[in-house]
Amino acid sequence: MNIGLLLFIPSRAVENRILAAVVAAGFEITQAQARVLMRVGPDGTRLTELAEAAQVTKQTAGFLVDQLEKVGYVERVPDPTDGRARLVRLTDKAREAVPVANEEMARIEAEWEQHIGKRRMAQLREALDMLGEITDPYR
Amino acid sequence: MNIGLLLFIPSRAVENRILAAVVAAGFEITQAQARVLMRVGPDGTRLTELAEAAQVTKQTAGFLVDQLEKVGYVERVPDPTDGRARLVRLTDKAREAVPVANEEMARIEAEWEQHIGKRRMAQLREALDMLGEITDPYR
DNA sequence: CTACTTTAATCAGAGCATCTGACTAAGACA
DNA sequence: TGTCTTAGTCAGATGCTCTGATTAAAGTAG
Repeated sequence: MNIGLLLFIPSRAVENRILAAVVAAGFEITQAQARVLMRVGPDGTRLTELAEAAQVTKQTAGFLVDQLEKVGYVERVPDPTDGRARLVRLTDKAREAVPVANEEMARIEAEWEQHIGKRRMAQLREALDMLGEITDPYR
Repeated sequence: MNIGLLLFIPSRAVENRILAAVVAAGFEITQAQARVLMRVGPDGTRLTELAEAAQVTKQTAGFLVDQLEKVGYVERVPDPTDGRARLVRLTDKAREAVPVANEEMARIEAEWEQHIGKRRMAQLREALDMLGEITDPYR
Protein backbone atom coordinates (compact mmCIF):
# COMPACT_ATOMS: atom_id res chain seq x y z
CA MET A 1 0.00 0.00 0.00
CA ASN A 2 1.04 3.49 -1.00
CA ILE A 3 2.94 5.26 1.74
CA GLY A 4 1.18 8.55 1.06
CA LEU A 5 -2.14 6.99 1.96
CA LEU A 6 -0.54 5.16 4.83
CA LEU A 7 0.51 8.51 6.26
CA PHE A 8 -2.70 10.26 5.41
CA ILE A 9 -5.03 7.91 7.25
CA PRO A 10 -3.65 8.26 10.78
CA SER A 11 -2.96 11.92 10.15
CA ARG A 12 -6.60 12.54 9.45
CA ALA A 13 -7.62 10.37 12.37
CA VAL A 14 -5.64 12.64 14.69
CA GLU A 15 -7.06 15.78 13.14
CA ASN A 16 -10.62 14.53 13.40
CA ARG A 17 -10.33 13.37 16.96
CA ILE A 18 -8.67 16.48 18.27
CA LEU A 19 -11.11 18.72 16.51
CA ALA A 20 -14.00 16.66 17.84
CA ALA A 21 -12.65 16.85 21.38
CA VAL A 22 -12.18 20.60 21.21
CA VAL A 23 -15.62 21.13 19.72
CA ALA A 24 -17.16 18.81 22.32
CA ALA A 25 -15.58 20.98 25.01
CA GLY A 26 -17.61 23.89 23.70
CA PHE A 27 -15.16 25.62 21.38
CA GLU A 28 -16.54 26.50 17.98
CA ILE A 29 -13.87 26.06 15.40
CA THR A 30 -13.36 24.36 12.05
CA GLN A 31 -10.54 22.21 10.75
CA ALA A 32 -9.20 24.93 8.48
CA GLN A 33 -9.26 27.50 11.26
CA ALA A 34 -7.54 25.07 13.60
CA ARG A 35 -4.74 24.45 11.13
CA VAL A 36 -3.94 28.14 11.12
CA LEU A 37 -4.50 28.64 14.83
CA MET A 38 -2.07 25.84 15.61
CA ARG A 39 0.76 27.77 14.00
CA VAL A 40 0.37 30.96 15.98
CA GLY A 41 3.46 31.35 18.12
CA PRO A 42 3.62 32.47 21.76
CA ASP A 43 4.52 36.06 20.88
CA GLY A 44 2.27 36.31 17.86
CA THR A 45 2.93 35.49 14.25
CA ARG A 46 2.60 37.46 11.04
CA LEU A 47 -0.08 36.56 8.58
CA THR A 48 2.45 35.81 5.89
CA GLU A 49 4.25 33.38 8.15
CA LEU A 50 1.01 31.69 9.08
CA ALA A 51 0.16 31.33 5.42
CA GLU A 52 3.52 29.74 4.66
CA ALA A 53 3.40 27.44 7.62
CA ALA A 54 -0.11 26.27 6.88
CA GLN A 55 0.65 26.16 3.16
CA VAL A 56 -2.16 28.36 1.98
CA THR A 57 -2.18 31.74 0.31
CA LYS A 58 -2.09 34.92 2.35
CA GLN A 59 -5.65 35.57 1.28
CA THR A 60 -6.86 32.27 2.64
CA ALA A 61 -4.94 32.75 5.86
CA GLY A 62 -6.39 36.23 6.15
CA PHE A 63 -9.89 34.93 5.62
CA LEU A 64 -9.47 32.34 8.36
CA VAL A 65 -7.86 34.80 10.75
CA ASP A 66 -10.79 37.15 10.16
CA GLN A 67 -13.14 34.45 11.35
CA LEU A 68 -10.96 33.51 14.30
CA GLU A 69 -10.82 37.15 15.27
CA LYS A 70 -14.57 37.56 14.96
CA VAL A 71 -15.23 34.75 17.42
CA GLY A 72 -12.49 35.94 19.74
CA TYR A 73 -9.72 33.36 19.43
CA VAL A 74 -7.08 35.70 18.05
CA GLU A 75 -6.37 39.40 17.95
CA ARG A 76 -4.34 41.44 15.51
CA VAL A 77 -1.85 43.88 16.98
CA PRO A 78 0.59 46.15 15.15
CA ASP A 79 4.06 44.71 14.72
CA PRO A 80 6.37 47.14 16.54
CA THR A 81 9.26 46.22 14.26
CA ASP A 82 7.47 46.74 10.94
CA GLY A 83 4.77 49.26 10.24
CA ARG A 84 3.30 47.25 7.40
CA ALA A 85 2.82 44.10 9.40
CA ARG A 86 0.51 43.01 12.15
CA LEU A 87 0.95 40.18 14.58
CA VAL A 88 -1.75 37.60 15.04
CA ARG A 89 -1.89 36.61 18.71
CA LEU A 90 -3.86 34.03 20.64
CA THR A 91 -6.38 35.32 23.15
CA ASP A 92 -6.91 33.77 26.58
CA LYS A 93 -10.04 32.17 25.20
CA ALA A 94 -7.98 30.28 22.63
CA ARG A 95 -5.40 29.29 25.19
CA GLU A 96 -8.10 27.53 27.17
CA ALA A 97 -8.51 25.09 24.31
CA VAL A 98 -4.88 24.03 24.39
CA PRO A 99 -5.10 21.59 27.31
CA VAL A 100 -8.21 20.03 25.79
CA ALA A 101 -6.32 19.35 22.58
CA ASN A 102 -3.27 18.12 24.45
CA GLU A 103 -5.26 15.68 26.51
CA GLU A 104 -6.89 14.16 23.46
CA MET A 105 -3.50 13.95 21.76
CA ALA A 106 -2.11 12.12 24.78
CA ARG A 107 -5.05 9.74 24.70
CA ILE A 108 -4.45 9.00 21.03
CA GLU A 109 -0.76 8.41 21.55
CA ALA A 110 -1.49 6.07 24.44
CA GLU A 111 -3.89 4.07 22.27
CA TRP A 112 -1.40 3.86 19.47
CA GLU A 113 1.39 2.83 21.76
CA GLN A 114 -0.88 0.19 23.18
CA HIS A 115 -1.44 -1.15 19.68
CA ILE A 116 2.00 -0.99 18.10
CA GLY A 117 4.22 -0.96 21.17
CA LYS A 118 6.56 1.57 22.69
CA ARG A 119 9.52 0.68 20.52
CA ARG A 120 7.75 1.05 17.20
CA MET A 121 6.17 4.26 18.40
CA ALA A 122 9.60 5.73 19.06
CA GLN A 123 10.83 4.55 15.68
CA LEU A 124 7.82 6.09 14.00
CA ARG A 125 8.43 9.39 15.65
CA GLU A 126 12.09 9.35 14.74
CA ALA A 127 11.44 8.55 11.10
CA LEU A 128 8.73 11.19 10.79
CA ASP A 129 10.87 13.78 12.45
CA MET A 130 13.64 13.17 9.95
CA LEU A 131 11.23 13.20 7.05
CA GLY A 132 10.05 16.58 8.22
CA GLU A 133 13.51 17.88 7.45
CA ILE A 134 12.98 17.28 3.77
CA THR A 135 9.23 17.68 3.45
CA ASP A 136 8.34 20.57 5.75
CA PRO A 137 8.62 23.76 3.71
CA TYR A 138 8.46 25.77 6.92
CA ARG A 139 11.40 24.10 8.55
CA MET B 1 6.23 18.11 18.08
CA ASN B 2 2.70 16.80 17.72
CA ILE B 3 2.56 13.50 15.90
CA GLY B 4 -0.55 14.50 13.97
CA LEU B 5 1.35 17.29 12.31
CA LEU B 6 4.37 15.06 11.92
CA LEU B 7 2.23 12.67 9.89
CA PHE B 8 0.39 15.38 8.02
CA ILE B 9 3.43 17.09 6.57
CA PRO B 10 4.93 14.21 4.59
CA SER B 11 1.45 12.99 3.72
CA ARG B 12 0.67 16.26 2.04
CA ALA B 13 4.08 16.34 0.40
CA VAL B 14 3.29 13.02 -1.27
CA GLU B 15 -0.15 14.16 -2.36
CA ASN B 16 1.15 17.37 -3.82
CA ARG B 17 4.00 15.78 -5.70
CA ILE B 18 1.99 12.97 -7.19
CA LEU B 19 -0.77 15.31 -8.24
CA ALA B 20 1.77 17.67 -9.76
CA ALA B 21 3.41 14.82 -11.67
CA VAL B 22 0.11 13.57 -13.03
CA VAL B 23 -1.00 17.05 -14.02
CA ALA B 24 2.38 17.73 -15.62
CA ALA B 25 1.88 14.59 -17.71
CA GLY B 26 -1.22 16.19 -19.17
CA PHE B 27 -3.99 14.74 -17.02
CA GLU B 28 -6.48 17.28 -15.73
CA ILE B 29 -7.53 16.31 -12.28
CA THR B 30 -7.86 17.86 -8.84
CA GLN B 31 -6.76 16.64 -5.44
CA ALA B 32 -10.32 15.85 -4.36
CA GLN B 33 -11.04 13.96 -7.56
CA ALA B 34 -7.81 12.03 -7.19
CA ARG B 35 -8.65 10.99 -3.68
CA VAL B 36 -11.83 9.37 -4.93
CA LEU B 37 -10.28 7.99 -8.11
CA MET B 38 -7.56 6.29 -6.10
CA ARG B 39 -10.13 4.16 -4.32
CA VAL B 40 -11.80 2.74 -7.41
CA GLY B 41 -11.11 -0.99 -7.45
CA PRO B 42 -10.16 -3.09 -10.49
CA ASP B 43 -13.71 -4.36 -11.00
CA GLY B 44 -15.43 -1.12 -10.17
CA THR B 45 -16.65 0.22 -6.86
CA ARG B 46 -19.99 1.50 -5.64
CA LEU B 47 -20.43 5.15 -4.92
CA THR B 48 -21.28 4.45 -1.31
CA GLU B 49 -18.08 2.48 -0.85
CA LEU B 50 -16.05 5.24 -2.46
CA ALA B 51 -17.63 7.75 -0.14
CA GLU B 52 -16.78 5.65 2.91
CA ALA B 53 -13.25 4.97 1.79
CA ALA B 54 -12.53 8.60 1.00
CA GLN B 55 -14.42 9.68 4.11
CA VAL B 56 -16.82 12.05 2.44
CA THR B 57 -20.58 12.01 2.10
CA LYS B 58 -22.28 10.19 -0.74
CA GLN B 59 -23.23 13.57 -2.17
CA THR B 60 -19.67 14.75 -2.30
CA ALA B 61 -18.47 11.50 -3.80
CA GLY B 62 -21.26 11.72 -6.36
CA PHE B 63 -20.31 15.26 -7.25
CA LEU B 64 -16.68 14.27 -7.79
CA VAL B 65 -17.59 11.16 -9.76
CA ASP B 66 -19.83 13.32 -11.99
CA GLN B 67 -16.83 15.44 -12.84
CA LEU B 68 -14.54 12.46 -13.37
CA GLU B 69 -17.16 10.96 -15.65
CA LYS B 70 -17.55 14.17 -17.60
CA VAL B 71 -13.84 14.31 -18.42
CA GLY B 72 -13.73 10.60 -19.16
CA TYR B 73 -11.76 9.06 -16.30
CA VAL B 74 -14.55 6.86 -14.99
CA GLU B 75 -17.78 5.38 -16.23
CA ARG B 76 -20.86 4.26 -14.34
CA VAL B 77 -22.23 0.84 -15.20
CA PRO B 78 -25.20 -0.94 -13.63
CA ASP B 79 -24.29 -3.31 -10.82
CA PRO B 80 -25.50 -6.73 -12.01
CA THR B 81 -26.01 -7.90 -8.46
CA ASP B 82 -28.13 -4.96 -7.26
CA GLY B 83 -30.57 -2.95 -9.34
CA ARG B 84 -30.24 0.11 -7.13
CA ALA B 85 -26.51 0.32 -7.39
CA ARG B 86 -24.07 1.31 -10.09
CA LEU B 87 -20.40 0.52 -10.30
CA VAL B 88 -17.89 3.26 -10.89
CA ARG B 89 -15.13 1.93 -13.12
CA LEU B 90 -11.86 3.36 -14.37
CA THR B 91 -11.59 4.01 -18.10
CA ASP B 92 -8.47 3.25 -20.12
CA LYS B 93 -7.74 6.97 -20.06
CA ALA B 94 -7.53 6.91 -16.27
CA ARG B 95 -5.42 3.78 -16.29
CA GLU B 96 -2.81 5.59 -18.33
CA ALA B 97 -2.21 7.88 -15.38
CA VAL B 98 -1.36 5.03 -13.04
CA PRO B 99 2.24 4.48 -14.15
CA VAL B 100 2.88 8.22 -13.97
CA ALA B 101 1.73 8.27 -10.36
CA ASN B 102 3.66 5.12 -9.55
CA GLU B 103 6.87 6.48 -10.96
CA GLU B 104 6.61 9.65 -8.92
CA MET B 105 5.80 7.61 -5.84
CA ALA B 106 8.90 5.49 -6.42
CA ARG B 107 10.98 8.63 -6.80
CA ILE B 108 9.67 10.00 -3.52
CA GLU B 109 10.34 6.76 -1.70
CA ALA B 110 13.85 6.65 -3.06
CA GLU B 111 14.51 10.19 -1.85
CA TRP B 112 13.13 9.41 1.56
CA GLU B 113 15.11 6.24 1.85
CA GLN B 114 18.18 8.17 0.86
CA HIS B 115 17.52 10.58 3.69
CA ILE B 116 16.44 8.34 6.55
CA GLY B 117 17.95 5.02 5.50
CA LYS B 118 16.53 1.71 4.47
CA ARG B 119 16.05 0.40 7.99
CA ARG B 120 14.06 3.36 9.26
CA MET B 121 12.00 3.34 6.10
CA ALA B 122 10.99 -0.26 6.74
CA GLN B 123 10.19 0.55 10.36
CA LEU B 124 8.10 3.50 9.28
CA ARG B 125 6.12 1.39 6.89
CA GLU B 126 5.57 -1.31 9.47
CA ALA B 127 4.38 1.13 12.12
CA LEU B 128 2.05 2.90 9.71
CA ASP B 129 0.64 -0.32 8.45
CA MET B 130 -0.24 -1.37 11.97
CA LEU B 131 -1.70 2.02 12.77
CA GLY B 132 -3.94 1.63 9.76
CA GLU B 133 -5.57 -1.28 11.53
CA ILE B 134 -6.97 1.01 14.18
CA THR B 135 -7.34 4.27 12.26
CA ASP B 136 -8.58 3.25 8.83
CA PRO B 137 -12.35 3.18 8.98
CA TYR B 138 -12.41 1.36 5.66
CA ARG B 139 -10.23 -1.52 6.78
C1' DC C 1 16.55 63.02 -0.44
C1' DT C 2 14.23 60.87 -4.34
C1' DA C 3 12.78 57.27 -7.24
C1' DC C 4 12.43 52.45 -7.78
C1' DT C 5 11.70 47.83 -5.94
C1' DT C 6 10.15 44.69 -2.62
C1' DT C 7 7.20 43.14 1.08
C1' DA C 8 2.84 42.83 4.27
C1' DA C 9 -1.58 42.97 4.06
C1' DT C 10 -6.19 43.65 2.10
C1' DC C 11 -10.07 43.96 -1.41
C1' DA C 12 -12.88 41.91 -5.10
C1' DG C 13 -14.47 38.19 -7.50
C1' DA C 14 -14.65 33.49 -8.78
C1' DG C 15 -14.58 28.39 -8.52
C1' DC C 16 -14.34 24.12 -6.16
C1' DA C 17 -15.52 21.03 -2.35
C1' DT C 18 -18.40 19.79 1.19
C1' DC C 19 -22.37 19.43 3.96
C1' DT C 20 -27.61 18.79 5.55
C1' DG C 21 -32.06 17.60 4.33
C1' DA C 22 -35.45 15.71 1.33
C1' DC C 23 -36.52 12.47 -2.20
C1' DT C 24 -36.85 8.16 -5.52
C1' DA C 25 -36.25 3.57 -6.52
C1' DA C 26 -34.90 -1.05 -5.53
C1' DG C 27 -33.97 -4.84 -2.37
C1' DA C 28 -34.83 -7.48 2.09
C1' DC C 29 -37.85 -9.49 5.03
C1' DA C 30 -41.70 -10.55 8.28
C1' DT D 1 -48.33 -7.24 1.05
C1' DG D 2 -46.55 -3.79 3.63
C1' DT D 3 -42.62 -2.00 6.13
C1' DC D 4 -37.86 -1.12 6.70
C1' DT D 5 -33.32 -0.50 4.82
C1' DT D 6 -30.06 0.72 1.30
C1' DA D 7 -28.05 3.10 -3.14
C1' DG D 8 -28.15 6.94 -5.28
C1' DT D 9 -29.74 11.69 -6.64
C1' DC D 10 -31.65 16.59 -6.28
C1' DA D 11 -31.69 21.17 -4.17
C1' DG D 12 -29.74 24.55 -1.57
C1' DA D 13 -26.36 26.54 1.40
C1' DT D 14 -21.81 27.23 3.38
C1' DG D 15 -16.98 27.02 3.65
C1' DC D 16 -12.44 27.10 1.77
C1' DT D 17 -9.28 28.34 -1.54
C1' DC D 18 -7.48 30.58 -5.40
C1' DT D 19 -5.92 34.56 -8.98
C1' DG D 20 -5.47 39.28 -9.80
C1' DA D 21 -5.32 44.00 -8.40
C1' DT D 22 -4.49 47.53 -4.81
C1' DT D 23 -2.55 50.16 -0.72
C1' DA D 24 0.87 51.28 2.37
C1' DA D 25 5.27 50.78 4.48
C1' DA D 26 10.22 49.42 4.13
C1' DG D 27 14.50 48.91 1.85
C1' DT D 28 17.89 50.49 -1.53
C1' DA D 29 20.60 52.73 -5.19
C1' DG D 30 21.88 56.90 -6.97
